[in-house]
Amino acid sequence: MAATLKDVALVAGVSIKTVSNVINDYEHIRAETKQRVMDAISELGYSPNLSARSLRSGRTGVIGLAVPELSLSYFAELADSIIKAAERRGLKVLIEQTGGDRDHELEILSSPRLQMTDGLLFSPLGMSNEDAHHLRVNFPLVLLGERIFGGPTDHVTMSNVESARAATAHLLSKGRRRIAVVGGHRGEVIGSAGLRLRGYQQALEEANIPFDPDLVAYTTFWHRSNGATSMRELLETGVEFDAMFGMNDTLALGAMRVLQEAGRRIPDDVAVIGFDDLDEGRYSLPTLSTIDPGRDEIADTAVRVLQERISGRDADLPPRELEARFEVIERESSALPG
Amino acid sequence: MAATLKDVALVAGVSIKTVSNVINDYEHIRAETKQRVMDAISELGYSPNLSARSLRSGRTGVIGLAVPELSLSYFAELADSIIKAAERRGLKVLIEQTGGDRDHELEILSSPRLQMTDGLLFSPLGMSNEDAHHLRVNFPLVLLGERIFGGPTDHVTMSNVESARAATAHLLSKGRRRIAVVGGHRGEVIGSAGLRLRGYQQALEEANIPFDPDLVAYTTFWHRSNGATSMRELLETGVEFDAMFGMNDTLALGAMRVLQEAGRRIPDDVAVIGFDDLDEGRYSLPTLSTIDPGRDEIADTAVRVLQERISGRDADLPPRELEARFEVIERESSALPG
DNA sequence: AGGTGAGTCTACAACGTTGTAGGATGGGCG
DNA sequence: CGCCCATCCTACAACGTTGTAGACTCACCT
Repeated sequence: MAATLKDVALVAGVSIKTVSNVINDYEHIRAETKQRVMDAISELGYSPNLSARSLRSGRTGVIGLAVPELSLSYFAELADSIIKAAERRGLKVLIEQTGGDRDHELEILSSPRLQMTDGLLFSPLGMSNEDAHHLRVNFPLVLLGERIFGGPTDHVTMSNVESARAATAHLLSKGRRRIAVVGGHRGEVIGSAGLRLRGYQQALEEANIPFDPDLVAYTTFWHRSNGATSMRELLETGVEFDAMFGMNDTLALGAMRVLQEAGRRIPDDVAVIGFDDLDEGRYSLPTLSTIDPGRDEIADTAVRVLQERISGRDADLPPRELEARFEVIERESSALPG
Repeated sequence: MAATLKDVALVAGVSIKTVSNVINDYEHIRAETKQRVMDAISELGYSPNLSARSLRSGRTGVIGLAVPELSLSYFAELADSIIKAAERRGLKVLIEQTGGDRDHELEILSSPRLQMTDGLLFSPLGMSNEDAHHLRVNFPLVLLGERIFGGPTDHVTMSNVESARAATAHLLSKGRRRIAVVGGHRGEVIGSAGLRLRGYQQALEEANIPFDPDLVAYTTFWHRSNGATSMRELLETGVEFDAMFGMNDTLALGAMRVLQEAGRRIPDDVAVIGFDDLDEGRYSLPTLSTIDPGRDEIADTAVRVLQERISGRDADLPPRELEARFEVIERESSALPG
């Protein structure tokens, strides 16, 4: 069916290897020969068989990306950024969804399913720090997210503690003192929830405000519905608060909706800030203040680091922890005279 | 590095081909031999080299999915559904982003970049019906979306006209008579915008209400910001309306936000319905009525049809047009006494 | 004149797999 | 008893590519 090197060689009247050399920009080829080969290539519409090439070279030019679910906006936007970053480096991306399920995540690490890829960008959700040893695999792996620290691989992450502290400080700077938090995970220390809670506490400490556990709402997931439910529960307890920190934008949006139903004005009665800088927060009512966690930088760094590991040039480098720069973005939900 | 058939054969004391036969469930193998081979496989942690296999077989087990952008929620959720559908059929998905750009779309069809895939699910945005001939390619291709009809390939789509008619009829059933539309594309006949506008007009006709061109707001894209801008323009013209049909949920949400800023109550002053059934509309304020376009069904059908074409069994079947079932979902934004 | 080296090209093997053809064994049947 | 066929296994070639080694030419230097 499709033309091969052999066909091109026949048409151009040269050896197979010469055609291969032309394709791979080998230096020492006469201009005339090169031209003949090029003509034959376009005449036959030849294009290299990537399976054969990757069998020979051991490289596929494809990287895997394992995320919980694309229907979670954060991961959709992350995947978007990563695909673009990969494209800039000549790589394709094969996406795998784990559903945030630990077993599914472990399976992806152990099983040979994700062959056809040169390496993996892995964003676990179900795994915890005790599973770190499972990351010791025999293929290039770059870890994303906040579930595991100090693992055996490169890790690209956001500054969770610092940025959560900045988010909280932002609310404090607006004169708020009773700041509710939505999205905690009970008993979690490491993980986005644990780290962001720590940042929240640090900010309170710096402002000499005692930490009130009643202000923390716990959820299992970080969907919109969890934000809504948590806020409903929080309101039922009758605890007072004049601000809210949503551990991600989706939670914040869900919670904001319930607050408004309950008649609280935002930001007047309750100032709100989220985390992630989703596009959605730009058009919510009110628009949502948030933390821009540096998604493009994360994507770009992750792909670059993975490609370096794939190339094998830095095989002996120890695992690196890389943090992206963040930024506080003030929008209507916290726009108050400072 | 990794174990090969040869290594396994050596350990098991059989020929390479016998190992291959075991792996491929060939019938005539003695139970004892089979066991020995299996033992050797797990001892060595052997797993087949997919590049070699696909070089031999011509199949990769990977399908391509080309969409405009994953940061558009609709496509993120579509990709989610498609990856799940593909997984059920033992296929992996490689995602390519076109940015909705016609040139980029044509490039994907013509260039050999997306080798390593057995076929392509293609959701164009920049191409139009005149580009249909570009779809005549020499690899299995299934078309998604509403940009091109009657092309040379299988096409899985939603019932745009019927469901837009149903959405409009829903607003009419609530007693509304002046229904604004947000998201029109000037001069478009085919394409989501054109088709949905036609459905809107059909519903009006059935209700004997004259079509008022002033009620149609045109946009170039279907982002949140376009919905917001369109609604702002609409309000400036001073045209009166008591309902709004957003051609997709994102537009509707953007527009809803502007309506509320302008002091219009939803649904009291303006009843709103969108299109797509994004998760987001479940937690907006108010929750957004919408059309569920049957995304899972679309994904499942598309993957199934593509796989059939890949298998080659139905090579001589003419191109099929397949439409998913839709459903009107009433939420708060249009909840009125019927 | 002979040797050296750069430039240009080719033959061959190898990557790991599976299809094809066929060899060896043993049971059933005429 | 000899033949045939099913069962079980193997050797070999092929998929399309690239690395290795080397052949050949020609200019240049000693």
